[in-house]
Amino acid sequence: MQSESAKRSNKERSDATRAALIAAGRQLFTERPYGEIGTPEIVRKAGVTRGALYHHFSDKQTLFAAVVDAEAAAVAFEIEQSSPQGTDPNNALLAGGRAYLDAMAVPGRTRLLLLDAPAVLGHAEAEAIDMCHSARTLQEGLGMAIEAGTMPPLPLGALTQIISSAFNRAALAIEAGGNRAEWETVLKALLAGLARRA
Amino acid sequence: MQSESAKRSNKERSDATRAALIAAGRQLFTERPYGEIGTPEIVRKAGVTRGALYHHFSDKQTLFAAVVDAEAAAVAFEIEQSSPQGTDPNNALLAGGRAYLDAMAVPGRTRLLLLDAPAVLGHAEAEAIDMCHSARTLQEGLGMAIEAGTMPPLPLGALTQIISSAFNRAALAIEAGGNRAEWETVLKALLAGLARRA
DNA sequence: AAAGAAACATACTGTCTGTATGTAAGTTTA
DNA sequence: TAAACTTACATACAGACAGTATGTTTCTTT
Repeated sequence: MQSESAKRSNKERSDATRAALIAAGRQLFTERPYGEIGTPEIVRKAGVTRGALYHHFSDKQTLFAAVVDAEAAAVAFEIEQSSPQGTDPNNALLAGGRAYLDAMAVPGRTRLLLLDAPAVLGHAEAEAIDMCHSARTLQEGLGMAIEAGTMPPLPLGALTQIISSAFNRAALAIEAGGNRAEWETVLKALLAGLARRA
Repeated sequence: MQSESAKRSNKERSDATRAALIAAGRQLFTERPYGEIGTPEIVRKAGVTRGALYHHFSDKQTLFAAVVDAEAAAVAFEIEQSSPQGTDPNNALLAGGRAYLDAMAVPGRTRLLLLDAPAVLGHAEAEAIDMCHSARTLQEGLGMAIEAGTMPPLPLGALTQIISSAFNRAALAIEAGGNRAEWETVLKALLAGLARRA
């Protein structure tokens, strides 16, 4: 029982400080944009020094990428939590979409995931991160809908991204004060229209 | 005939340096992301000093906003140039969409207009700039299609933004090496699906 | 022609990022 | 188990940048 904080293995130390840095980054980068958060503020909140940061991450961008990945994972987790099992593919898509809008209503998430991440990391990397989480779920759902015949056989990658971007725009607009019911109407029409025929 | 560079009125001087700064900014901000371009490099390319920049613009962001506005105007202009008159609303939308993808194929434009602008200026301001140019044209076209009955009466603002974001994503994907024909297939299906019924 | 204002140019300050170097704690090896 | 080694930090430093304050030149007004 050498617990407490007496003796920690290197792995324990590393994991703890990495986690502290990512947690601090998540807090700060959801509060204010990337350019307004300096590494001194991050390490202060994490309770470590800049030396620790640059030991674990090659630069500020790399820490930011880890933060984005963690936040995207949280969004995907929240969606899966509130996803009913065993409905037909089209209803599952709609339910997932609503859960996505709910998850993105957490303050600061839209800016972090939809504005800062693509700008700082580049479109390709931001999309890759997304495809490890919620976009992957969406693409699987669409693939199942195509297999089931309720959706015409369009190019899956492009289809996924277009629908994803529609929901992204909706999340941004709702955060900016837009009428969510109106947006859901248009999103529903979009999905219904795509489902009908190519 | 006091032309040349002998005597210039204040307005001429101001307009010239403003134009030089915006032109330099357009070049640089299409080459590299916002954070990698410093004001010293901008003024060097414009042939002025940092004093001139901060005399005409309150800060770097404000100059960037002017650059984004100019680039967005150029995109809208290129679309209008290649737009055939007097076709039916739905074909006009498709033609406009293709012209948009052509215009956005200019190197660096997608990053500047679709990644950096929303991140640096915020989603609201970036969208406002867009609505002064190509998005306005799109919204008018959609409005006409609704009036003509070839498009169901969905909320016009949300409909415009969703279609706009679909084309934006396509432009980003194509710049990243995506298959344009594939993307046009999906975009066509999206428009056709929306056109049918709500 | 004098007074004022506009359009710059120069100098300065505070802050940030990334790196280089120093130190303490843990791990391996003889 | 003690020395050699590596990992995980902490501190100090260098270059660059954004924004501001102040000085100077060029036009404009009176």
